[in-house]
Amino acid sequence: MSQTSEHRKYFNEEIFEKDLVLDLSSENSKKVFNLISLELQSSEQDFQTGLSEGSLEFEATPETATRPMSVDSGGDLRTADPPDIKEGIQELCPVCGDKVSGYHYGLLTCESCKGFFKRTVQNKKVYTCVADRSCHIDKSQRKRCPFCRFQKCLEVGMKLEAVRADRMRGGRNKFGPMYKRDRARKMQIVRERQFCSPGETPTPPANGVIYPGGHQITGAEIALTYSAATGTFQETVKHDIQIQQVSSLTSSPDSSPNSQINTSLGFGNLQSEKLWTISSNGVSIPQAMSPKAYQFESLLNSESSSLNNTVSSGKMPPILSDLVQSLDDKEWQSALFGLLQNQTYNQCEVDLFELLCKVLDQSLFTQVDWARNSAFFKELKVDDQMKLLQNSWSDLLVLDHIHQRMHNNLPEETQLANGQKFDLLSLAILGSQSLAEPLFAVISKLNDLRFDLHDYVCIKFLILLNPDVRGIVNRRLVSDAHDQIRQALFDFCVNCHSNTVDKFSKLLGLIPDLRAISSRGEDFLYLKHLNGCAPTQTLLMEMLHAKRR
DNA sequence: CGTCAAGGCCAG
DNA sequence: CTGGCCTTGACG
Repeated sequence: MSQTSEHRKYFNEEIFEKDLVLDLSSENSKKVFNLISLELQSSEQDFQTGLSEGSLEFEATPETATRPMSVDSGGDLRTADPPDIKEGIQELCPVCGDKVSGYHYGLLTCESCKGFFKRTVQNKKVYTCVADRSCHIDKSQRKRCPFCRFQKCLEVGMKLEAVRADRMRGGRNKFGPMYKRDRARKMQIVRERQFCSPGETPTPPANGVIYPGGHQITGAEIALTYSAATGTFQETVKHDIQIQQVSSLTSSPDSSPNSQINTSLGFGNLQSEKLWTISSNGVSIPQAMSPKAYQFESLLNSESSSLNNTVSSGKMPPILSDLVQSLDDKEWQSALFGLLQNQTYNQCEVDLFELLCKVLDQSLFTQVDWARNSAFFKELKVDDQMKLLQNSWSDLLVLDHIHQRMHNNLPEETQLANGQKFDLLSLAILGSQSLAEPLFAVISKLNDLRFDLHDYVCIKFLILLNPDVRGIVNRRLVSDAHDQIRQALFDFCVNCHSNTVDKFSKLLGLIPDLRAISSRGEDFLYLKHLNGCAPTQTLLMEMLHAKRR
């Protein structure tokens, strides 16, 4: 049981404080807890370094802001084009912030990080970190901790497979076309920016406006993955396959089944499209700005927020307002767009399916976080909580998306920081395009039923607090809670939606439809996982496995 | 034939 | 070990 205490850190010490005496028996549970615990620790660090990086980089390099460096087709950086043309393309090395010297191993980096990455991979170097594997890497300190430097190289997307095993010199590799596209994209962004806002100067980010949601797993995810891999890294350098696995965590242009989720489904209303776009396009993100420091205008700041929508004045069951309180759509958005931004900043082309998995993974963390603070659920012991979440996570992910689409104008797609388009619908259908139609069918029915925020939160709790889940110890509590919410929803439907015929039973009748979608989505994800397309070591994969046991 | 990302070299 | 500069060679 000595393991147990450690594994339960997140749930017990930080979140599930009331359940300190409880035991975790299954290996699976331990893994989940372990993951969450690690993620949380790292995300805090990430958050802090993000803060300092953002301000430090921006202030420390004033000359680069006025005299940008060319990384474009000019080739020779020392004879850069006039600033007015290249403005906006100037970039800093995503690893250390030094001047970029060109594309190296997958992205724009400085000469020294290029050399460092090459030496590390070629010579199969294994480093150790004397601190806690979270050293800050910048130009002046990059030599201090090669472990963290290499970790950051992988984290930002440098590609192991671009280092040649045969050491052949010259020539071109498979990344050539990708570099070309990336350059074109950057030029396009610059052109659009100049066209849209001539003379407008980028405003530096307000310090500290980062991740209001808190749960960033970006750096942490890689750190976690990599640290999990470090034990085997000495092995990996002997086996190419394992190296590929490490690299696939960042992005691998070839293995990407982009077509699957890259379907463009057109635009929603133009204004919301604009608001939800997080690219530097038009909004202009300062070049020296950390990927972690950004702001986007949230629709929820406007009156269109579903939280501000009040339904007809009937007698509202008091429990409903409590449940609605537990929602935090702003955090949901912040986490989503923060991750999308951060995963594609300074990147060439990312694998959209991998990105999808990362977003889903993060959504799961947010979901756990929501659940552990919510009524009824928080009274349960850890084991029961886990069983409930393992049973309902995918239903909840799908439901949340439906809610965001219906009540918060979540658009069809969003432009990423690197210019790629990300299909937000793919999140709702867990990546499987074949589920789009059934999803729209459910949404259509919900529209007919005038599905509102209160219905949503009730359904959400009803799905989570499912008394039929096997192995629940405190079934009484779950069952009572379920009944209470069911009753509240019934009262609400009768009192506040009396003109929508039979709303209550029709709403409940849609839960199986939802289940069907999420279940097929899970199968799809599992299949992709078996094919090696999905990032490993994630809570998402852990959940997928949990159900199949 | 120029470009530019690979690998190589070597002073510090 | 680091990192600035050099050489190489497929590709357009």
